[in-house]
Amino acid sequence: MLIAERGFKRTSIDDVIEHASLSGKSHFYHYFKSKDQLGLEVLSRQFEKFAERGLAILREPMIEPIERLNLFIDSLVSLQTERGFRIGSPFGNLASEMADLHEGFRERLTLVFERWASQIQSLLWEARPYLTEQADTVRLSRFIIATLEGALMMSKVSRDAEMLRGIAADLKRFVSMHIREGVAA
Amino acid sequence: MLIAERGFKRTSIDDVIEHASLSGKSHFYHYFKSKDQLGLEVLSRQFEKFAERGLAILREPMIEPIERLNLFIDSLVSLQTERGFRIGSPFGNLASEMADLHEGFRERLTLVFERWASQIQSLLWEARPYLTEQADTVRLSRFIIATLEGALMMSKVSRDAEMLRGIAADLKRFVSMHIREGVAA
DNA sequence: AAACGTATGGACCAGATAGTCCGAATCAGG
DNA sequence: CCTGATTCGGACTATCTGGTCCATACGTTT
Repeated sequence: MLIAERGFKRTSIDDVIEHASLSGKSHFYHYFKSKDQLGLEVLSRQFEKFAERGLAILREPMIEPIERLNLFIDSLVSLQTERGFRIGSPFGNLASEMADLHEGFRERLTLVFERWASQIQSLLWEARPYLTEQADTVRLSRFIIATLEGALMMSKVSRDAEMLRGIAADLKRFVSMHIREGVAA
Repeated sequence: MLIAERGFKRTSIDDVIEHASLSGKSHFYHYFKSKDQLGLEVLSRQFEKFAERGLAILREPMIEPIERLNLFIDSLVSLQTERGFRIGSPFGNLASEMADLHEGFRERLTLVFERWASQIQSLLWEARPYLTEQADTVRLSRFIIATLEGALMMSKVSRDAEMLRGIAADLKRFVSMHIREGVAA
């Protein structure tokens, strides 16, 4: 979507109308109550698309859970690399922009991150037999997301593929720190 | 500064004039060539302030380097907590907002992150005797910054102090992973 | 085919915003 | 006290924004 790339504020309703080949303002306001409503909708849409495609790999039943997590991290890295580092995270951009714009946005964003985290949590829960007892799935999932978000943001700024790959690799190492001795990843 | 809190786009020149008690538009345009120029200036100012106060602890000569790093992480956590999670990172907000607005902004932001990273690198370099051989100071410094940025962004969205503390604690654990056996942090 | 309700096009409005411009005030030196 | 230059104040312009409104096209039912 346009908004994901260019930001919410910087995308005018006229832009949206042109891009979506709507016939006019009233056509737009037929679908959306206001621009804010559009923002919420886009956010939800964005997450659903992400949950469908991006997060799908986390649920892949034929692959070992930890391996799945690594693949997921890799997939984010290659997505960002392919797209020339223009996107950052699907939500990170919108998050820092919209969070203080509107209480409703903030709540929705919280929800989005929570749902993402819970996907990782259930993966980690599944991987429990391989993990050490100290491993806290909730904390670990949040850590993973935060690092990924930060890495994507920074790679968007610096456009440095090496940096992104390095952080991703270190993140995997951090996760593997929680794997029991004698268990292959 | 105003812009750091409210964002660049959402702060009008009139806002700046009022807030800085300037006499009028021409007064503003006497100091700055354009609004973009102001943005660059603010960014530099912001980093200098951060380097002076926030990063100062990293250079504190009387404290063990790794201990300093932990204190620095703690200081970011408490700053964000004190301010009610409204700020996020000093740069993260501006970064994702301004990076694709203007090539000049992007370059300046890259510089800012690099300078921050190099401060952490020299700290890690100093701590070399305590670290394992595999520890790569450049990569580690980037990882630390990315995780902090992501954590600050997410805590700004969720306003969850617990989450921020958890990520910070895990980050310290990750750093301590690179400390040689038998060396107290 | 008439009548009616709904979708549509796009002109229009009010408010905001970056940036310009010119007249007035201030202050220097003679 | 006058003159000239520099700074200051804020009115003004052009443009863009989200949002409204109404007349018309269309389709459906009778």
